[in-house]
Amino acid sequence: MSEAKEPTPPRQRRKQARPQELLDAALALFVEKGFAATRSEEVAARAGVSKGTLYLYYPSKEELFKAVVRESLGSKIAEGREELDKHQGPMADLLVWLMQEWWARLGLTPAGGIMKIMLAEARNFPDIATFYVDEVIDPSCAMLAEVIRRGVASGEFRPVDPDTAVHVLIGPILHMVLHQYSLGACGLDLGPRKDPEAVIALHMQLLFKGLLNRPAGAGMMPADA
Amino acid sequence: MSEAKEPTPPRQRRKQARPQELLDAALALFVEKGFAATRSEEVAARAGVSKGTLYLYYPSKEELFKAVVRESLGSKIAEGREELDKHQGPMADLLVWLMQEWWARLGLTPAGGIMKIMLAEARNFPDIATFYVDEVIDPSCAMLAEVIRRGVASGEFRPVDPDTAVHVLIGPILHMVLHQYSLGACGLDLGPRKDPEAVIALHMQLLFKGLLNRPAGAGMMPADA
Amino acid sequence: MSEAKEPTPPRQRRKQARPQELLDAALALFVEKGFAATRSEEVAARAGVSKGTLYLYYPSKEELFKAVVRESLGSKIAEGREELDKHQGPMADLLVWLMQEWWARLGLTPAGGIMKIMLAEARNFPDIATFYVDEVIDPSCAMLAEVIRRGVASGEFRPVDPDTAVHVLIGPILHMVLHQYSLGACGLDLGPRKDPEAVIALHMQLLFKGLLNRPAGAGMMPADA
Amino acid sequence: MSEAKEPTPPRQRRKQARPQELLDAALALFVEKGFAATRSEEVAARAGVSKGTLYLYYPSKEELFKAVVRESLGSKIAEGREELDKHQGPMADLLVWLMQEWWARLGLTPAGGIMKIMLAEARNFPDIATFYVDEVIDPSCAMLAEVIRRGVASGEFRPVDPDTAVHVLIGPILHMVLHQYSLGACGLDLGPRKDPEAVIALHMQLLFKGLLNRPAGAGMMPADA
DNA sequence: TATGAATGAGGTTTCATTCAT
DNA sequence: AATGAATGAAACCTCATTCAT
Repeated sequence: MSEAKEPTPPRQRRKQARPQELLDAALALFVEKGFAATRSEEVAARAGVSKGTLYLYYPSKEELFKAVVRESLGSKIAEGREELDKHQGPMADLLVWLMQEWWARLGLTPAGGIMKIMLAEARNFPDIATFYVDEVIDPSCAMLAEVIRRGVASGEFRPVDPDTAVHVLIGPILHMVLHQYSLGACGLDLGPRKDPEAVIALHMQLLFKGLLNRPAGAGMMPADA
Repeated sequence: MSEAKEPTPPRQRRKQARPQELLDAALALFVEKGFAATRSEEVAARAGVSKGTLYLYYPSKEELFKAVVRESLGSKIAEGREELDKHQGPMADLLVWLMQEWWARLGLTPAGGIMKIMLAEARNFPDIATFYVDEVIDPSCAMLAEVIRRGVASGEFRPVDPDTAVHVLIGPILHMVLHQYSLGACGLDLGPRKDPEAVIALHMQLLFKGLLNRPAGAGMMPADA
Repeated sequence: MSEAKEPTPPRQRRKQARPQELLDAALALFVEKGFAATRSEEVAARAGVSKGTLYLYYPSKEELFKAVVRESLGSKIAEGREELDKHQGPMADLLVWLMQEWWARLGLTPAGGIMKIMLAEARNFPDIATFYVDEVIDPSCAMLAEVIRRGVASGEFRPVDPDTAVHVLIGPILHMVLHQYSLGACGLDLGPRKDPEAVIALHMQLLFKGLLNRPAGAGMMPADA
Repeated sequence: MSEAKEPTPPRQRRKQARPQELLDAALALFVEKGFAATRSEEVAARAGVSKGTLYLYYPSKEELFKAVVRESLGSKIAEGREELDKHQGPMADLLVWLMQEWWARLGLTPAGGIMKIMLAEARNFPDIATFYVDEVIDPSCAMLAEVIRRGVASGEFRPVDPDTAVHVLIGPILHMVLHQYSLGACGLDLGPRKDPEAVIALHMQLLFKGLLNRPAGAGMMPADA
């Protein structure tokens, strides 16, 4: 235990790093080209190993895909939860922070590509889809719903159904993230106003203040369910 | 014998119906499995013809895909535009109508599945992506932006940037549509509150009235652009 | 019998002309692209009929090919034979006339393309090859051999084996003809001196006068078989 | 155990031999059946490998064909050139040697079959045709023309145009070679006198001595260019 | 453990041929 | 007799996977 000085020989280190290197390579390629269009040899090459080596670590392309998704989704949820628990002050502030944080994590890192893959491949990999819903979507939604629930309880928010509101909340974020990894990657932008962060900021603004000039402009509302 | 007026022999009638039958089959399969995972023979079989017949009408799988996209999305935009031009009354009403209409057209018909495919395949088919942006996304966004612009001009809406607001508007709709054709198709719902129409209704409600109980809320808003 | 005035209705005339039109179209295409690369639909189109009609006249592409070859080779030989029988004067004059005549018939009309097809496809159609040898090559060679035999008999020519000499005679002609329909058709010429008729003229000249300045320059000859 | 020096493991040795084995198999089949009628799987089978392995070495059937042409003909030209440069004595001797050598190389080895293929496929593969003209035909003709030019310059030969004479020279050789791989391969001979070498010998004899008994023959020659 | 040569099932596409009209 | 829509066998080529080294 006190042998902390032996820096593990490079060969050993490579061997231990292999799975991660392969997963990184696979993630990048799956995000870029999709599952079917990614050739396993390409993944191996990008990870700096040969085709055969890939199969020493993952028994098939399908298993590799599952491993990529599982590995990329692990436990990024907990932090938000902690933030929620220790948060003081208006829930609105927390929501703004969460949205910005999500964009930073999903829109600006390859991890967001996972979401695109999931949507594209869910029907071909139902068990992965279930895993994704259980591990990512449900916890995320639950946390956001909790934020809203507290806001409603404290009177900060109007009385809305938290589970429904969650989807209004995340819609624009997902829109930005998914665009980022599909059309956006083709050099196609979202029109004149292409800054996702501005969209998110406006999303928050509208969410809280509403779009109407006269907030009490009722009557024209859709069924006030 | 006196039926000499029989207008089109059945063979002829099939020939005219074939393209649509093939497009329908292709749309269903592309949406279900994605572009690459759909075999052309499968499309033909689903349309009730043989492999060769498919190639009589579309010279390649890729061209078939393009035709599906054009057929499914090419014309649906102009109608919304007309609605905008003839609309009288608050823009808010028009927005509500448009959102509900979109959901009915994209969420409840296979055409919406195109969006999922585009998401997955855009990078592999840049020319289709461009077509999609030019024919679908840009006109849609332009129309919504116009609605908002008019609302702002008339004083109905607060002064927001229309092009940015558009993405806030469509985010939740896209979220619902994409979910519908990916995770939703695996039997996975959106959590306790699974009715997309409720989400859209709430989206409208929040958009207009805001989430906060006191509309003139605090100064904690993000950059008040 | 005295109805010679009825000019056969056009429909009827077309029907009778069909086989020949199809053979002409097929000949042109087989010469241009070879047997395998010629599609039967193309032949039909070039003949101005539909694919199905082709099969009313020829039961398969292979039979069409055979018919083309048979039809193109028929009896072009007899004339030379007549010329031989009525010829007076030196055989050398007759040889020159024959060579020029062959070039005119094979090098300047599509019929020469047959030769290219035969060489290319002989091994895939052995029975056609036999037919070709029997109907074309053997009679042609026999006629030329007879010319030489008479020249030798009369003392005009040196005592050579006529059957062997024939191949020396026709070699350059075939070379020109085949080139015409293969490399020549790609725009590739035979080098600086591209006039086939000049080659044939020189061939005759060398044949009669020899290349050496001193005709008796013996000693260096190959085995004087 | 002491055999640690084994230089190349069998797997490695195969890998190095593969390209040649595949080229040999391809050459044989292309010559026998032509380009289009040869299936790539057949080539692989003849080389003792599977379909996929063929594509490991050559990316397409067309590239395989090109490689066969290059391999079979690409290098054989330079040698003749050397022979020309070091040759002493009459050019006639050199011509005889060259003709015999060509027959030995083209008529008695499968390489000659390439000419038949080129004949058949030149128009379908213009780039190969160009390659063939540049690498094979032009150098060969240039070399022969040089032989004749020197013979003319030294007074050994009569004053003929070298570039034209070349085609007279090679005509009979090509005739023999092409026959060998087409009609000849069907068991059809060239008539009573079937020995190609005799034809070539006579070709040389006639070329030098002429066919006429009196070399200073009549004035019936074609244009005495 | 790592390699990369080899495999062969499976995909897209072509085209000779058939047959209902 | 003529058409041309439809067929499906077969060709080319790819690529996930295996395995001898």
